[in-house]
Amino acid sequence: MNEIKKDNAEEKILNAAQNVFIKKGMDGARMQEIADEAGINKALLHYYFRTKEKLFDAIFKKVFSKILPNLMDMVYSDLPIEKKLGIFVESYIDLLMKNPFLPTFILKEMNRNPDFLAKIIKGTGIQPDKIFAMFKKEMEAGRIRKMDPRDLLVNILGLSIFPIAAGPLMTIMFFENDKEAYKTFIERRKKTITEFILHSILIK
Amino acid sequence: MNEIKKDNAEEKILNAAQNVFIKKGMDGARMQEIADEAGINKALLHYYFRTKEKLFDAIFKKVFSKILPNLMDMVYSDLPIEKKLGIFVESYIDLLMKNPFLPTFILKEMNRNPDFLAKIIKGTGIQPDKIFAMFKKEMEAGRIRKMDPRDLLVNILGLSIFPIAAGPLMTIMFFENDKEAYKTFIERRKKTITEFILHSILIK
DNA sequence: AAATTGTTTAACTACTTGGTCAAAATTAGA
DNA sequence: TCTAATTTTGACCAAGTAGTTAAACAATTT
Repeated sequence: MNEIKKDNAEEKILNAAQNVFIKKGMDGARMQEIADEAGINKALLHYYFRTKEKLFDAIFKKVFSKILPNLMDMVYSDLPIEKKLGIFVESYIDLLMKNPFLPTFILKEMNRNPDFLAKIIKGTGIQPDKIFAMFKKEMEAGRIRKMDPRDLLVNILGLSIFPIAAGPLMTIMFFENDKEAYKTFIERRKKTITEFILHSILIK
Repeated sequence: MNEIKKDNAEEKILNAAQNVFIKKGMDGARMQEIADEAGINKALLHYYFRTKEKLFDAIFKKVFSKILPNLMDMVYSDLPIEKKLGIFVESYIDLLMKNPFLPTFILKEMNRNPDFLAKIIKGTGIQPDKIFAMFKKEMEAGRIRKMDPRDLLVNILGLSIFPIAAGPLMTIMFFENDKEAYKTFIERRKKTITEFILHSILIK
């Protein structure tokens, strides 16, 4: 069962590396910690992924593909804009709440190495133009207010991502360190973000 | 001139440390690099700030106080909400564009050490309650739509901060790596963010 | 001007870290 | 079963790291 065992080891490494890297970042992560979390020897890490950088790149690529995902679903669906937006925001917040360190990880590491980011973006199937085109269509049909579609996209992402990236700050400042209260707040935001955006852009 | 020289050295260290820490974070920063950038010996760092952690804490405190600043100005001014918001967003984006690594730095490090963050927040003069009270007053006066004031505050911050934290991503995805085009876009956002929010909350 | 105090440095240390290597253990193929 | 390839490991290494120390230098005090 060479095949299965190999996959197991490699998968264990990838899982462990993802956990550690996302939490501590490239600089804060330790190969020993990743090995420990994977339950293997440190030398085995270097057997599968020759260097820390190569392992990190693999993780970043994998993780980055997660964070700009169902955006494209909005393009290829026939639902009205209100529904599209609602579905996207809801599923996106769900994803982020399951991986609360993910936004900070991506933001930090994309600043550390923008060139690598560029490579990856080419690789993902993200076509901002198609999203913009979809927005423009809504504007020309008079359903939403005319504006730079890039602004609209960034606003949607910022409203969704920021409150999770700034989780610790909000938990302390708004909820006296009550983490459950914070979670409830974010849960409610699935609806309020959409409302906030729609109030701003919908033409009644 | 003991006084002046001491101040100079300490100030040079603080400046250098701020530059390096903001760019590389606690884990990525090197004491040697800070010493080099300050133009002094590494041992002198430890003479003024005994450990890396103490130096980092001093920087984080200093820098964090910058990032939640003129928020309170909104509370103590008599301008109409439209003006308050416009002035805040404009000056805030100015601040962030002058220090584009600042948002990511704060976000990353607040996740690394939330306890220390809590201590600092007590120290700053930020009174979220007063901001919320100001929002509520506008709501009760029927000038803006009723909503959770925490949502409103987070939305303002998210719309302002996120596009700068995600600068590299946007520069690549929206502007084919044209950094000037990105800057122009952000410059324009000073206005469009305010418009976007006001369209959402103002009752006409 | 001598002594005391505060500042700065070069050299050093103890330890951590990513990475290597040769040998052991496991698996696959004949 | 015997052999060859693959996978896993413990021990090791060189480079880099935060932090120390003792001595040189500068400033202040007496």
